[in-house]
Amino acid sequence: MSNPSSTADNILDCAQTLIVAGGYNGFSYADIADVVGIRKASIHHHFPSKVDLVRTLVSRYREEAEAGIVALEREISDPVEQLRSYIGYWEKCIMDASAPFCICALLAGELPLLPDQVSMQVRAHFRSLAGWLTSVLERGVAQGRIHLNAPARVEAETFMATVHGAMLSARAYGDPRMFATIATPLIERYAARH
Amino acid sequence: MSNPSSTADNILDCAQTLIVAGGYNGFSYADIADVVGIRKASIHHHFPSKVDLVRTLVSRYREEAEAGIVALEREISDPVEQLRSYIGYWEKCIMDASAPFCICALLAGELPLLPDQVSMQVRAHFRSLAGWLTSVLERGVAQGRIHLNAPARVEAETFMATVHGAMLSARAYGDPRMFATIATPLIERYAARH
DNA sequence: GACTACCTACCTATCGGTAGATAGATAGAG
DNA sequence: CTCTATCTATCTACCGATAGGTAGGTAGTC
Repeated sequence: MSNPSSTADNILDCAQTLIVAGGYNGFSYADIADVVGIRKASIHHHFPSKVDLVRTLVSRYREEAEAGIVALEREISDPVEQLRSYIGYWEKCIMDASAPFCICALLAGELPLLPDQVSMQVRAHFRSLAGWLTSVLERGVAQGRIHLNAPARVEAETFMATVHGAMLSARAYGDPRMFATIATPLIERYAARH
Repeated sequence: MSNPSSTADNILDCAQTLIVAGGYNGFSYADIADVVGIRKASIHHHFPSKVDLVRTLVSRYREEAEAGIVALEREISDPVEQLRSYIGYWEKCIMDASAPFCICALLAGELPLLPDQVSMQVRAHFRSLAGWLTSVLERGVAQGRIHLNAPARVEAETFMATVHGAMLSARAYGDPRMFATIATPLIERYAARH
């Protein structure tokens, strides 16, 4: 009764875990084969090359992220609460170590070495995430719930950069709580009157 | 008349450039040999193993960073100007592409895969940088030049995380100006009255 | 003569990837 | 219903290239 395409999904899931741990050059087909329980050659049947695998992986990741944002927009209307929910999502992922890093943020570090097909997806993720954050901040300003000191686009880029840096610090310190320590006050700042 | 130890330095310089481009697993002894113009085996004469090489590299990097901060403390007394100088340093490095990423920030992404000797140095860099930033902010507060909304330590960690995230964004967008766009307003925020 | 810095030549392990076989499911054609 | 052809997913066995690393030699220098 297992899903006929579950092996491909298992491979992607495994590759994602491995990539979160150490980036594009930090894992091999052999690593995946060991975890999934099939032979190296069988992975090539599902994903002819490593580029195919990672491109598919990042593409799936982006689709899930977009879907997550759509759901968040549907369920929460207040812009400040949307940001809180976004931060809360990552806080949970990092605290339970289920996905303690955004793969696009991690891959961005290796960008000069990435295959074009992958780097394009990484750039696209940055653009779309920054775009969404900008729209949330603009809506918050329009509703009088958010007060900014810089253009919404700049504030959005700063917000995103700080979130990515917070992931880095949580990892560097070996302390998952560091993420929330940095990220949570970010939102309160927008609520403060100036 | 060349410095007898210049080859070792050349190797370190080259390795640093390569590591900035793609992290620990993104370069090889063969890459260094090609650039420096010696054979692979000769690198092993100076640095017996890759771990030795990168440990030495990060150690040198940290010493230079500490020395830079000492010089900065000596030349500039105003805390706000110290932060401006720190950001300005990185802005220059990123704009002229001479060193467009902090190697410790980059290595932090791969931390779970790094040899212990390297990961310890990376952690130490994060601690000492955050420590210095905390002291700058505290001094600024004591002098009435800086106003904070959170404890100095938290503000310092946020500052550092945002700077690292700004490096990531500049790389992801392929636009070195993105660094200053994000990092420069950071300092102005401390000057704002609340 | 010891030491330093480099070399050639080589090692084993692993990398991403390929070739060809096999077993099982499926689907038409008679 | 059965025979045959095809497809899918996996396997074993292998490829050339490259990884980090070693052994042993050589030319120059203190």
